[in-house]
Amino acid sequence: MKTRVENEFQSERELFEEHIRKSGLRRTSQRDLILDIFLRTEDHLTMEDLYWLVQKEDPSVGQTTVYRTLKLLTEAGLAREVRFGDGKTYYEHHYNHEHHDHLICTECGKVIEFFSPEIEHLQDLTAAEYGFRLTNHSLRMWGICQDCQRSIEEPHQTATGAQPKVRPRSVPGGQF
Amino acid sequence: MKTRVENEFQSERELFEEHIRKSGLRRTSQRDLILDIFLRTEDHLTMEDLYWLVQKEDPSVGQTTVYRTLKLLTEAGLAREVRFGDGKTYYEHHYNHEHHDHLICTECGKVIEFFSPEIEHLQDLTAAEYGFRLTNHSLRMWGICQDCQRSIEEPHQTATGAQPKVRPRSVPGGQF
DNA sequence: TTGATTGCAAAGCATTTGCATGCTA
DNA sequence: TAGCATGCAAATGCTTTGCAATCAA
Repeated sequence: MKTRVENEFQSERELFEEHIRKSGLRRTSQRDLILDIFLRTEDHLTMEDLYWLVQKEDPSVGQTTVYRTLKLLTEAGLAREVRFGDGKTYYEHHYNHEHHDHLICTECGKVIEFFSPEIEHLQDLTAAEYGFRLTNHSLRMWGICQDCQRSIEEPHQTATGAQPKVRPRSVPGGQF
Repeated sequence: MKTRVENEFQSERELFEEHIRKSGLRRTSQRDLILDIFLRTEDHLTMEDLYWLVQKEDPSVGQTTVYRTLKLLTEAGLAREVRFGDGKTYYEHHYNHEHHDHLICTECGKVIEFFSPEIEHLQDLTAAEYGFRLTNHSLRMWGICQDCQRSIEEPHQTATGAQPKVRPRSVPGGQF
């Protein structure tokens, strides 16, 4: 009998395999490893984040492969690209994760995911008004989170003292 | 008596001058020229677009100055940075232009500006829900415009046959 | 006169591409 | 075996920075 862990991301792996097969691509140990590490990391990851995690398990994997595999995961519908304004591309789980938008703290870099059916609905209405057939959309809101409002002099750090994922960067008028 | 054209962007110029003065900066002919050309171009401009327009009137101005001046205009509240997904930064008028969001056609690159008070309101509510003090936000929706839906085989070109400003680029999962 | 500004070239940074080698199907 | 995948290095594209010369206040 298979353990929980072995089964956990079975559907994702199958989806990936199917995408590989249908596109006439090849399954490789690097792709398997990168997918596995991506799946078990519930967070917003840059190529570099993922690269270092992969390095720990197989130092022979190159950055290019991580870049290319993240693109592949995106095409397969397993990952989604997001940008928070620090110039980097982040990837988040997409499969079986319902669509959501992001609130980004410009002080500590914290990212909150939220979902508003009302906003989604209004977006559809607006698109229809202009005759657009929507393929996707992105709503990001920047501001100062509750913790950082309390201590503006001393920006909020995570409980563990870990560095924030998204390095805040001054966002002048600000749209990144 | 001053002509219409001479007066048209007087408030913008004054705002710029005030920003320059308050920041201990200096007024230069390059900055004046770049501001003028920016103001009289009602469109989404990249640094390069603006650079070439400036070149026509003064070939001695360098790209770096255009970059730096666009940053300056943004800080002064005259310009706003936007990204539509083709990897470039666009600048649009900000002063006296009420906030709006963008609909981008991924076929022909057309950009439509829209404003939805209802969406804005819901954004504020959502931010409040998470205790965020919002500083800014960005909503972009990608899809296929009416014209391009009619002729998918032959993507819509502008009436003048001009190239679209935003060069469409495949947006896989797509968030740029 | 002083220090901000400019233009050039060089550097940065994230990402992509060319190519010889390696490996899946 | 064919041709996709990999890893390296080099190239790319946009943007920023260092610096000597120039110019506004």
